[in-house]
Amino acid sequence: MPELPEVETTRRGIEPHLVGRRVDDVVLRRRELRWPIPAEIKRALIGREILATRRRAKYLLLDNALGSAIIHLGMSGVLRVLPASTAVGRHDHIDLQLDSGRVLRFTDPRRFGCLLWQAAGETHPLLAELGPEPLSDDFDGARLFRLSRGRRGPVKNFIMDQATVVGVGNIYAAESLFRAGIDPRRAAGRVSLARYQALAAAIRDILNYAIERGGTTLRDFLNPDGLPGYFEQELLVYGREGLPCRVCATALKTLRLGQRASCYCPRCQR
DNA sequence: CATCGGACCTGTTAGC
DNA sequence: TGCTAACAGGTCCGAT
Repeated sequence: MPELPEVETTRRGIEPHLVGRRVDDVVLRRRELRWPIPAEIKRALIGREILATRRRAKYLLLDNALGSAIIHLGMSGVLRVLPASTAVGRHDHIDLQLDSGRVLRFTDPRRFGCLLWQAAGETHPLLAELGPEPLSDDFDGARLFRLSRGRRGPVKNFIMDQATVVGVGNIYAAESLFRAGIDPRRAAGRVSLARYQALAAAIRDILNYAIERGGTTLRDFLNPDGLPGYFEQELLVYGREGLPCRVCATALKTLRLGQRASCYCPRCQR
C-alpha cells in the first residue's frame, strides 16, 4: 500500500505520539522480515527518548540520541499507535512500548517490510544510494533529462527507480505519466527536456496532493488514526483498465512493464 | 553499466 | 460453494 504519500501520512499520524516519549520495551514477535531485525535494536531503543521522526524516500526514521530506527512498510506494512492492551494479531510483528501506556505496532502480512538501525552519523547502505526527494529543490525535469540520456528502458521503470527519484511507486508513476501525457513504454532516453519538466511537475503535484488527501486507500490502507486515505477516488488511470479516460473517454489499456501492471490512455499518452 | 527476471510472503479476488 | 491461479502498494540481487 505505501508509496511516499502513505509513508508521509503515517509519519504525520504517529509523530505526535512518539516525540518526547521514552521507549520502555521492544517486543519482537518475528525477527525475520525482509531482513533480520538487528540484534542491537533493543539496546539502542530501550530506555531512550524518541527525539524526532523523519522520512527518507519510503523509509521512516525514528531518531534518538544514539541513532535511528529505520522502518520500511514494504507492500503491506502498517504502523499504528494503540493502547498497550490492544489484542495482538497474527501479523503484528513488532511493538515499541512507550511510556505513555501506548504501543507503536508494526503489522505486515507479507513481511516485505523491515526494521533496521543506523548509528548516529552513519548512513545505512540501503539509504546511501537513494536519489533526491521529489518534493525538494534537488528534483527537477533537468535532472530526469540528464540521467535518462542513453537509457533504453521504459520511462515508467526509470521514474520508479529509487536512484532516479525516490518515493514514486506503481500508482503514482502511472498517474504522473498520464498527467504529463507520456506513454509509459517510451524509452526514457527519448523523452524531451520539456516533457520531463512536465513530468517532474506532475510527480510533485500529485504527491503533494495525495499527502493532503491522506494517501491512497487500496484495500485496507488506513492511516494511523484509523481513517482511510481519500485519494483513490481521484485516480485517473491506476486500476481503471477498460474504463473511459477521464479526459478523452477512450477506453484505458493495461500493459505489463517489469512485472507491474501499467494502466494508460492510448490516446492521451504518447 | 543498463536491463531483465526471480525472489521474498500472505491475503484477496477472479475464474472455472 | 470450493478450489486454483493470478495478482497486489516494494525493491534487492544476480544473471545477462
